[in-house]
Amino acid sequence: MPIITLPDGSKKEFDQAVSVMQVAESIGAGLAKATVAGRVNGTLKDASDLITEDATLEIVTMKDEDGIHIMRHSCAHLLGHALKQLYPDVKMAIGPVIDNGFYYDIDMEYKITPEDLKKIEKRMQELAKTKYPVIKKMLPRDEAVKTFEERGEDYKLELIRDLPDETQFGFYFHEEYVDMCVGPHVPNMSFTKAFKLTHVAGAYWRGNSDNKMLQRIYGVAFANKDDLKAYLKMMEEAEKRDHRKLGKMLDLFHVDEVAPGMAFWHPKGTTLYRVVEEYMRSQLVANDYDEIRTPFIMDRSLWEKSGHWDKFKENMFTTATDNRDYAVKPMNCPGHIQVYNQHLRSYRDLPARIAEFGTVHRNEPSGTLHGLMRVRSFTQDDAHIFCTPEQIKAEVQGCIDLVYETYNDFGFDNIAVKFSTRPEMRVGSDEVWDLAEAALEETLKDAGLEYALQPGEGAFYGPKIEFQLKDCIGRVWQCGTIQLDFSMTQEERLNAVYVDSDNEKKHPVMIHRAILGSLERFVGILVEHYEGKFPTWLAPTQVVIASISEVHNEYVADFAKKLKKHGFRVETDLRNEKVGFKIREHTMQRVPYILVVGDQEMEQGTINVRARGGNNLGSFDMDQMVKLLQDDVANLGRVVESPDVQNN
RNA sequence: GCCGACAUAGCACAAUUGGUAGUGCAACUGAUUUGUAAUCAGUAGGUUGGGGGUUCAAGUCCCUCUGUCGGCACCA
Repeated sequence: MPIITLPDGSKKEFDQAVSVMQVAESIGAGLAKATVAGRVNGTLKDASDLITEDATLEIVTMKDEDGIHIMRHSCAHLLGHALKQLYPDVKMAIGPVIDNGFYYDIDMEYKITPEDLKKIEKRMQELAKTKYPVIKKMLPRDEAVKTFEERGEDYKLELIRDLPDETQFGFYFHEEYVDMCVGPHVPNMSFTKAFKLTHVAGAYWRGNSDNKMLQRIYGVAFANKDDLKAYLKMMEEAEKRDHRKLGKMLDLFHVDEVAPGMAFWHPKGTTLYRVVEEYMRSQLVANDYDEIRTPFIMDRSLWEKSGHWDKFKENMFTTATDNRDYAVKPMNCPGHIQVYNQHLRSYRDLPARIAEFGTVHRNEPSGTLHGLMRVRSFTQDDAHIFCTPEQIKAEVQGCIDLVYETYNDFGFDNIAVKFSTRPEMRVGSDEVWDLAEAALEETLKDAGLEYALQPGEGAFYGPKIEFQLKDCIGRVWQCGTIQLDFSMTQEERLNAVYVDSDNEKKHPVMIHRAILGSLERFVGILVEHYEGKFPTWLAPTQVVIASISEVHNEYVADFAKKLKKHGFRVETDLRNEKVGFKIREHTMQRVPYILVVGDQEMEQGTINVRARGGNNLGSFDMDQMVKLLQDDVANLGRVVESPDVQNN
């Protein structure tokens, strides 16, 4: 005789075991209709699941994030249902929920085309329209196996085989289609009404590249049509921010067939890149780093000793002269140790913070290349901090602070933090890894940062903290990183030492850290973050001065010259065009300030200021204009109110 | 690297079943001297990513290489 306690505290008593749906019905027909599933004692259950004992129950509807999650999962089944009808020989693998939707991995000879997706989607809609009930059955192992054997579902059978201790399997019947799942799922298909199949791509069975490549069909699904529409609209808008598109439009860079995965920076892009680099250089000075430069190619033996040749060879470019083998540096650390080792260091010299805007080359697999985000040649704002074990925490903390200060200056506030531990391919003993992981994690905790653990994702020489930013469509990219390395400085590796206070030679700990990560990637993220509407600080062209007619040209050129002397990036537009035409062009080029000069301005000795976004700020004389720009530039990318309307 | 799609003028795109490679913007020339998101007219621009094949005929069909896009695997 279960007593069910509802979220409002009210209790309902039943004579016998009762399903979630029955409880909902006892409350009201409207709620029953809206019931997706139930949260019984905090655990999600199917609406058809029976509650046999006293329990708390929340009815999960589509107003609940969990309800939408469940619907998305059922939508994957609906995809299976439609697929099996259209392509009877398709074999179903797995179909989980992802952000905003779901996917299903399938195996079949025939390759699904984008046109097919429309057809499949249409069948899904037809099926969903009937609002057929979804029937759940728990099947014992032998029946589960039999069911899938009859249907030739080899992948499902493999999944069952991999759960040897399981005796009961949840089966969800969608009319003639059946899928295995822990659930819960929707009680009927009235809930799957706003979905869209988005694309099809390859994916390895079980995420292992040794396995067969399956076809993965991606879809998105929402509680209602408006949400779906809003999402699609948002994605459409997001794609306009794509740094590859804007890079072309704003003439920032290009990637050439002659050097796949390597950026050719155009003048405007170079300016942007340089401003970022110079900002970072000022941070190095402020934080007591010593900047160095090291060679691009170094003898192979160095890389053998450092462990790179063993663990990283696949990704390294090599080159050879008559009788010497070189490697193009894929990382800066060995070079930095060479510099460190040029002096005998005392414990008093530590920490030694050695920094380099180090350009590295890595032979990334062709399929991974992506604009500026994933390239084969990039420059890291890299540094290696050589310190004593006692200094680790303070140094790591210093790096964390620097990351946040820097990212805030660039206008980022949504930063994900990851902590990655020892990978399979690694150097150093387990004891050393224990030490390194503990030290990093402790500092993370002390810093009060929320972070996600990524087991096995560390660098081959040490664990790492990663700072991630998102691109315009939500793809996550690692930017900053802090890695703790006890191995590289050891005698059998690159043998860095210092003389401690007891006059003993010891090996320093090395902290690898990059704040921006790769300049290329960071600039790519900046382009997408600002949609090309850079804060004045970063904007390649900060000001364009446009003349209204030929008679104003000389005045404009003179004004521009003076502004340039104040250090601003100024262009003039003296073309024989209407001012509306000029404004349109520079607006599309996202120039922060367009200054217009006509008879009136010439008479008054001013210029008329139009801020990006269309605000006319009125007439400014030289001093006022310089002040406006100085204040704007001094603000860097921090989010404050500015006369420049960022989001027009 | 793997699966799939794609590659046409500087850029964005078009070209029925294989049958004379086009349009818009940009560029250039001229006219116009312009007041806050496109002045008008004219001119030029291409071995259709490279190579090979089928065919009377290939942008279109086939093979191959390169690159790009979307994922997957990888990601120091």
